[in-house]
Amino acid sequence: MLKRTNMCGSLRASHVGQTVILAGWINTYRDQGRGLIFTDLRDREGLCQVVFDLEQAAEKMVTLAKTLRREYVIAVKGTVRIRAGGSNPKLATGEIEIVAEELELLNAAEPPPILPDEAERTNEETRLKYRYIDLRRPRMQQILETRSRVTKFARDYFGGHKFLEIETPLLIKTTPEGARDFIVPARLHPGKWYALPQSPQLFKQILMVAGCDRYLQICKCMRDEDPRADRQAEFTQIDLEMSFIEREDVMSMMSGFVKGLWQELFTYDVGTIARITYADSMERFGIDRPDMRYGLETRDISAIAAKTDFAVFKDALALVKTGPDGTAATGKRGVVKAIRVPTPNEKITRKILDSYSEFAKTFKAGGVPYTKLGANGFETGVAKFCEPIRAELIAALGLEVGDIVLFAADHYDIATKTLGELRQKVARDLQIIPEGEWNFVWVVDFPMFDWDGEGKRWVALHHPFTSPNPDQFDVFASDPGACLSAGYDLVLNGSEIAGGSIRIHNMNVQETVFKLIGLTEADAKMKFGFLLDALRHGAPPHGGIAFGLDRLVMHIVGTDNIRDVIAFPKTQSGIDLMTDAPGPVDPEQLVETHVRSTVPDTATSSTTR
RNA sequence: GGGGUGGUAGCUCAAUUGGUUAGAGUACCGGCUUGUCACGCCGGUGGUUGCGGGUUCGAUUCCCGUCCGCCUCGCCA
Repeated sequence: MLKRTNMCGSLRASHVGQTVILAGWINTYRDQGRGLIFTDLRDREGLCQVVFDLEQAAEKMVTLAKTLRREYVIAVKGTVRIRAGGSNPKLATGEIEIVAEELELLNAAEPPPILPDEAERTNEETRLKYRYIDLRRPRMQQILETRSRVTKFARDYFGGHKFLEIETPLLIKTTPEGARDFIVPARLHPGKWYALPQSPQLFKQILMVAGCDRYLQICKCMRDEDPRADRQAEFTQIDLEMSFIEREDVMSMMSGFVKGLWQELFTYDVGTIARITYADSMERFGIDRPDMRYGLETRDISAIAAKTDFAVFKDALALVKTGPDGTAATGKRGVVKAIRVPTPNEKITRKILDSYSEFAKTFKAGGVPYTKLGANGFETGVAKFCEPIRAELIAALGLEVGDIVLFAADHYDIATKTLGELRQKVARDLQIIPEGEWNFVWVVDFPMFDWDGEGKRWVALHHPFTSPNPDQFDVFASDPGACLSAGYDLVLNGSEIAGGSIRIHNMNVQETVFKLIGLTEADAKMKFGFLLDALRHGAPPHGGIAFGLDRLVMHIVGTDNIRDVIAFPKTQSGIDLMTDAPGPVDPEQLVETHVRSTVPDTATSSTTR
């Protein structure tokens, strides 16, 4: 076999005169007639034109070259020379070509169902089925390489800060709370089950108790929940934990990582990463992962709205979600919130404004009343209700003539979320989201708990191992709803790329949290006994964070599709179209693992796909 | 579990109100072509219109069911 000496994409004019051996796939094939054939040979690093010329080479080779087709795998020996027919500026190697002297057909290929050239506009279903061809595309190769550079940088950076890479088990005990677990039957223990980890959370905490001091793992996490464009049941985290630290220590270590990574990949200075409290973020952006690249902030105008006769406002303000003592006093009242939309351009048409109500309904809101401020007062939509509070609205929202005001009036949660989502939609419609800007922000001071009115219990906002902030220990048991946690999220352009917290290292505090979220002492002992035991045996103060690697890479390579950054992703229904997993198992495997399906035999149904 | 949207040649798409033999580009096959680079020119093969049922003289088109892709709500501590 001809042994490769160079990569296709690496050849330049400086190589002219050298005899090289290339190996790769036939990207394109241009037969100019008897004795002159061009092919573009492709490997991981790019394309290189190879010319078979009867005047320069044996007829036998040119005859073989005539049989070449797209995606055939060949090795070719030849001399690098400046292109006789002029250079091709579209190719990095466009100045040169290889004159073939020896050709070896390593493998023929069937006509490919998709061509790497055209995969960009090919149905994703087909791309996923023939993933090995899809991955041959330069774009996909570039993404895989970038992903590799990110994980290498993480290992270098954290390794340099004395983090140890330690593996944790994949077959673990099921955890209550949180996402739905994937479960695995335990053959040696009839009727018992392992769960696949949603994250190594408890193990990394135990590693801190074990004195490992600083932990790093780039690990798969599995959550059996419905996927989204930026979410997959099986995903990867850069998982980290540190001992003898406070919130500031973790945040500065992680800021350093992000700064270094952006320096490495983009030669870009991230600068000082801003901070915002959860409360501010919800108030101003209606979401806990604010995109601060543009304005359109939301304002609570409940006090002003109360002065109108508008039934939608009045009804919303009368809504009450009762609190833990069953009264309105501790609960959340309905609100009226508004966004000022300046319209320097005419992107927001009447039709679009009306579509916002439909959009709002997906978040269970009634609709989106709106009005426009004209030279002589409010003009359209709910203008007549807004007129009496004109001066106050103008002052509260900083309105100018020509502005549109969008309202959401509902339960606090619904109104806030609706306007938070609407804000992002409006920004897209107005096309005011700046391209190429990296807006990092730390979100801090999350509430410890949220009151679940239906379950009549407190729910941990982050997870139940998150510590209250140091100044919150006296309020946390007496007034859980007011307690702020030592959690922190890192947000990039409105997307959460990392989340973590200082953990509870005191057994009593941990037991209190379990009690608050409705775990009985017996339950806590059965489900988290090992953690409570560990906390009893000398747990250092510790905390950590986990970066969502997939999402991080999505931002870096500029895609909004998580499947683009995963070599072998699954579809929205959790199917791997290449391997056709999940699939049936041999009945014997079920017997061995003591499992019997409750699904009726569906062999008769037509399930061709 | 809910909502939206899509499925026609290997691939990307078209097909009028339900009407004759379901078309085009590309890929593929054959021929021609000595400087192309999305090479070009000529010819050709290629279809269970996702699957199943129904309405109809007649269904890619209308109806019902179902499978699959994508987006999304719920969910994702």
